[in-house]
This record gives sequence, C-alpha cells and structure tokens, in this order.
Amino acid sequence: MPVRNQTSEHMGGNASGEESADVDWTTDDELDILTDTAISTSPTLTSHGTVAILGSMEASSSGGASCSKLVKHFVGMGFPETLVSKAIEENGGDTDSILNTLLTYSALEESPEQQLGTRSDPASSEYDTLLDDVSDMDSWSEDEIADDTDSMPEKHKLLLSLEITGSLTQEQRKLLSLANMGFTVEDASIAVERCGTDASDEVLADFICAAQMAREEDCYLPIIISKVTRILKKRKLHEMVRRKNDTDDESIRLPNPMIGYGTPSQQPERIHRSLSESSMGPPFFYYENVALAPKGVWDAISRFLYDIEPEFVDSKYFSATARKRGYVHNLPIEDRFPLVPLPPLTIHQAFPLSRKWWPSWDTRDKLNCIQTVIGSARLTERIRTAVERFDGDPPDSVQKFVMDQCRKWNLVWVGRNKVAPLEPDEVEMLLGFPKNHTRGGGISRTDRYKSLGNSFQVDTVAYHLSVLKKIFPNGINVLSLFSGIGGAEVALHRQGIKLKNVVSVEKSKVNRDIVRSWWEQTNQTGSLIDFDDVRMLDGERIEQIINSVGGIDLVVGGSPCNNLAGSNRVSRDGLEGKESALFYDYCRILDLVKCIMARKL
DNA sequence: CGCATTATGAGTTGCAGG
DNA sequence: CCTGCAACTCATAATGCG
Repeated sequence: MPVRNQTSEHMGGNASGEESADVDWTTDDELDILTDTAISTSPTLTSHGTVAILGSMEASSSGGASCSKLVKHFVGMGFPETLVSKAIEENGGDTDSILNTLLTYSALEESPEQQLGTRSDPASSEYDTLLDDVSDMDSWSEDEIADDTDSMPEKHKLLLSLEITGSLTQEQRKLLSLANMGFTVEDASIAVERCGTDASDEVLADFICAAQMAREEDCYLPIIISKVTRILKKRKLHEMVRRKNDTDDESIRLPNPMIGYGTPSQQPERIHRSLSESSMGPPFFYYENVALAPKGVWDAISRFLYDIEPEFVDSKYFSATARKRGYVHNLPIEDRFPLVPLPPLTIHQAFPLSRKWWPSWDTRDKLNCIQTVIGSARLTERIRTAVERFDGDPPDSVQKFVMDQCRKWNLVWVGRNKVAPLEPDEVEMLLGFPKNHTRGGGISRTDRYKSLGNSFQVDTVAYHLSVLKKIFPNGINVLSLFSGIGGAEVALHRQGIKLKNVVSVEKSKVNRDIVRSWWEQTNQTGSLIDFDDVRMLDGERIEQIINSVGGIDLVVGGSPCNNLAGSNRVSRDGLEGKESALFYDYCRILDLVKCIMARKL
C-alpha cells in the first residue's frame, strides 16, 4: 500500500531534522502509525464518517422542520432549555445568531469570578491534560472512524454534555470567538471538540480550514485527515511546552542579515541542514511568501510543509531593490550559482542618469520593496515645491519629509528637484524580467504595476533553483501554482534549465497571456498547459496531468499575500484571509502530487 | 465599464538609550 | 529590564473621466 507508506512517512520531521531518531516524539510517532493504519485500511469509512458529522450538523441547522433538534443541539451544549427556545424564537433558524444570543445571556448572568475560576489549573496537571487530549484524539481517529456513522451525533452530544459545566465555559467563549471570525457554529463546535477547549483560536481556525479543504476532496481524504491530525497533535504539544516554559522560543524569528543559506557574496556561519524523510521528493517543491507576515503565520506555513524551516532572504543581496521573502523548499542548498549577467546592485548602477540629480543628503543605496501601486503625481509635486524653495540643501525638517516619502514610495531623482516613481520597464529590470515582459497584449499600466509588484525577484529565485540543473540535465516538468507573470519559469529558463512541460495555474487572464506570450517567444520545445483556478485541481485531474506529462519534478509557487502584507490596511487577516487561505490549496495539491508520484514508483 | 488617480495606518521589528 | 523612536511593508477602496 503506497498510500499508507506515504502517510506514515509524514511523522518525525522536527527542527533538528534527525528523522525518527528523536526520543521526544516517539510516542507521537507510534500514535501516528496506529492512526494511519486505521485510516488507510478503511478509506471509505473514513471519508464517510467525517463528512457524515458535518453533514448531519448542517442538516440540523438548515432543516426548518427540525426545530426540536435545534433545541436539543443547544441544550446539549449546556444552555438552559428555556433560554434556548427564547433565543430560537428571536433569531429563527440562524444558528450563529442563536449562539450569539445565548452567549450574551450567559455572559450577563455570569460573574467574572466564576469565569476565571474555571480556568488555569496548577502546573502539575499539565501533562495529565496533555495525555488525555492525545488519547482523545487517537480514539477519535480509531473509534469514530470505524464506528457506525449513525451513532456519531449521540456520541457528539454525550461528549459535549460531559464537558460542559453549565456556566459560560471556555468552550462557549471559543465558539463565540470563532463565530466572530466568520466560521459557522457547526464547524467551530467540531473543531473545539476535536482540539480541546484549551486550544488557541489559531489552532482551531487551522483545523476548520483543513477540514473544509478535506471536505472538498473525496478519494484522498484519508491522507489529508491523518496529516491534519498529526499536525494538530504536534502543535498542541508545542503549545503545551511553550506554556510551561513561558517562552516564545518556538516561534520563528527573522534572521539578520536576511541571507538564508547564503547569497553569491555572503555566507552564513552554518550552511548545513538535514531534511526529514517525509519532506523529500519527488517532487521537489519551492514555496514563497512575504517574510513580514503577522505573528504565527510562518509557524503555520512551516508546520503544513513538513516542518521545514523557512529560508528568509532579502533580494537586496541580489538586486538594487529590497524584497524580504520567506521560502520553504526541499531543494539541496549546496553548489548554488547565480544568474549571469549579474544585475545592478545599487541604485546608481541601475539608474546611471539619476546620478546627476541625486542630492548628497539622499543617502539611499538600495530601493525599498516594489509594491503594486506607485506614488501619486501630487506627492512628487509637493516634494518639488518643498525642495526648490531653497538654494542649497533644504533644512533638516524638509530633508526628513522628503526622505520619508521617497523611501515609502520608492521615488528616484529624475531632474532638478524632481522625483518620480519607477516606470514599469524599470521595475521589470529590477525584478530580473526581460524588458517589455509585461508590456502590450492588452494589459493596462495599472495592471502591469500590480502584476510586477506581486512577482518573484528572478535572480533570487534563480539562485535557489540553480541546483536543479545538475539533477535534471535533460529538463524538468514543472507544476507552477499562482504563476503570476511566470517568475519561476523565467528563472529556470534563464538558468539554462530546460523546461519540458509547464502546467501553470493562474487566476488572472492578463497574467496567463503574459506567460503564454513569453513561452512562444522563447522557442520552448515542450508544451504550456494552463488552468484558471487552483481549486479546480482535484486528485483526478492531477493524476491525469501526471500521466500525460510523465511525472512532476518541481512544484513551485507563492500563494497570495494579500491578507499577510503590511501594506494592506483593510484586510490583513492572516492565513485564514479570503485570498491567503489558498495556501492550503498549495499544500493539498503538493500532497496529491507526492502521493501519486509515490504510487507510480 | 475600463482605466487612472488618490488617500487611507497598523503591525511588527530592531535599536538606541535609559 | 523597559521605553520610545525609526523603519518598513508582493494593498484596498473610493472617485472621476472618457
């Protein structure tokens, strides 16, 4: 059973990377084996079981005929029946509103002392709790999946009523919190039940997203479920340990200098790493996103990508602009080589003409990160009038204002007292794309800035991917997710790595047109197959793709950063944000490719 | 409707200086 | 240790124009 082997391999990859030699996780590993065995030997029951839970809960909320069922549901959660009927009367069938009302009532009745009283036990019971939790999860995996699904709702209610003490419990507060995050009460209550009441919102949100993602799959559900179970167990352990030690040593920190495992000019003190068995290919994979994401995001990304430590690199070591990004990949890190010719590394090298107008008090050597929008003409006008009032150097206050704005909007000097934002073709050059890569073909100037701002820095990525040249002298098949304007493809091509077939998934039509146009101009011999949406790629389609191209050698892509990026004032919601949650599809697809590739061997 | 233009901070980190 | 300050960030939404 290759599937079973595959899932069993996922264990053990902790930070030290010494695969399965780590004593601390032995218990966890053994549990994994049990879990995985149980799941993989009865795949139909697994999927049936999980979906059945969700399905029955949803049915009880949407079915108008079953009002008593709804009452039972909330009474089972520990609310008084009179309150429940009242809440249902006020809110109709909307379970979210009902819960909100119930929690509000409870909170009003509850005294703060009592709420605090239910929390925080002495430290001695920490590990007892831990053991209980782990065995709970294990019994879920084994028992509930194997059980007849008809008994599930009863068991659910039983567990709930046992755990509820009657007052406003931690669980109820969790449910409210998750409901406020936009999850349904059904999903939230399942997540709380599975993960325990002391799990953080982050853990619970992860669980729900993974469950949602799993719900959409059918034939590969066992794999995903077992993976999620394992991740959650490990995560809980981490949280426990962290709470006990009261330190934040577990969270990922950004390196200084941000050079990852090295740049063409700089090498860190330690340049060795060992990967766990489960993280190795085929396929190789390369994942990218913004380095300065909200707290906890990179911990989550790393956990979902086989616990590989992200490589944080600032592209200012590869070009004249900064670009702080994190890369999670299972590529070798020895014998990397840079793209040639080397790009300009300073502003003056990149823009020789600007030197004439560059004031001595503007000491910038590198530009800041290229974003998706540019500074306004009004701003450059304000700067010009501010500077030209003075004959020599302006006073410190004016210098500070001008420099703040120039750094913020990446402005360069293009004339006497004149600053301006970068032109699109200048951005192309700084990011390592061929000139006019994004020009013409029906794309607007605004969209050019947006597509370029969302792209890779080609020299940086090419340096990391260069190791593939020796491994695949005859070329590679690439699955490119969130391709954008084809940064990965350009990097591989410029590095002299032959592209056999490229399967590209990109939502934006103008971006797909850009990649298609580039593909046809560069005399590629293979074929470019493109898709619109990553969510369309289910197991069946991926298997079809793999059969037709003969295997995927590299899965590459950076998932949307909209909800992670600091520039976003409106919806910086983290990994669960509308667009950024597509990260979970990257994981899902990578796992599918991995499974199918393993089966072919 | 497509396109261009503009205004709109917070969250996080690092660091100097108590 | 703490505290204040400086620096930086793959963006969204509203508006106007043709």
